Amino acid sequence: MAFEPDKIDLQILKLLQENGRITNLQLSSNIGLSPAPTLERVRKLENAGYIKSYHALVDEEKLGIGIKTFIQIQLDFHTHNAIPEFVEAIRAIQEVTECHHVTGPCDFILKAYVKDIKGYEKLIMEKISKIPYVKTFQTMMIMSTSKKEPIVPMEY
Amino acid sequence: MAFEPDKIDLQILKLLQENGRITNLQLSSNIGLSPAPTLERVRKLENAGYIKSYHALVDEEKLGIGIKTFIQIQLDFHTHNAIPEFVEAIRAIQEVTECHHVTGPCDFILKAYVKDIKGYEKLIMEKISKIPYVKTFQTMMIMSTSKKEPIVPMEY
DNA sequence: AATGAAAAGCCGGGCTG
DNA sequence: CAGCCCGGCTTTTCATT
Repeated sequence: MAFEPDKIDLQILKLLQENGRITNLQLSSNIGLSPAPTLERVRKLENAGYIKSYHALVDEEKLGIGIKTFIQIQLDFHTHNAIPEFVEAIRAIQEVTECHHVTGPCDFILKAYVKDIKGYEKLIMEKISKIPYVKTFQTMMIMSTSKKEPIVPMEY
Repeated sequence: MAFEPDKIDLQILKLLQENGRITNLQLSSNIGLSPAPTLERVRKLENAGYIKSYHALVDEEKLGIGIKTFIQIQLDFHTHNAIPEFVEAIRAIQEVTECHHVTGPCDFILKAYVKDIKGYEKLIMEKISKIPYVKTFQTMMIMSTSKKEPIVPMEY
């Protein structure tokens, strides 16, 4: 049951992170194995949960997403279940793509995508600020993104 | 040259974001077209830049990433090229997977992955704090992530 | 190494705006 | 007419045993 990936497995993980649609043939030639054992390794990595899923990366701006933001939120902890209820409310907001519980001056940091300023106002006024327990929030609008690695940094 | 995706194209984008390794056959049956025109549409979306790339999503924790953080950075703007030089320095730091130029109280927000606290200290002491122009920084350690959508929110 | 499935590239024809 | 889709077909490529 305990499965530890070896160096070849790590190479496979690297290549599949770089190109999720690489064929098993290309993959096998890149790592220097024949196709059959390569596929076995990929399946093993998938089944063991090292590979969780595969996704296409799309151009959000081309799809009309004009505004990308981080939103920092501070909660009011007057009840013991503020956090789970907050998280539940956040899950229902489709503009919010990420929600992280963090240490530091704020409690949560969200990532949200909207079409334009109107969409942003709607998100804030009708959704975020209506969640109970939200004490304060602060938005950071993303002006540009200079780095976005699709690969987990480690020694492969 | 000007290419506007129609509703079928948007469905394709949604399905490929959900599952980047779906076969053309499954894709075509899901959207109700035959395989040939489906593949044509996918190629068109790729060539027009709507689909940028495909990636496997891996389990970082299983790979030994024990600490995930956001780091907010404030710069000292004593020269006009503080930003490009900062960005260049950030690009060279492999632990930093994302770098966004943002509005608000800080100038940049980074996402960084490290193995453990030792790795975090090394990142801060030997890399981040050695970049010129960095005035202040503040780390938010991610304790848990309750939402992480691999799909751009929009009407498909 | 072999088979069986899927993808890729062709064409002719049909529907629709 | 132009654009898009279908269906059939062949060849090539890939996955799977």
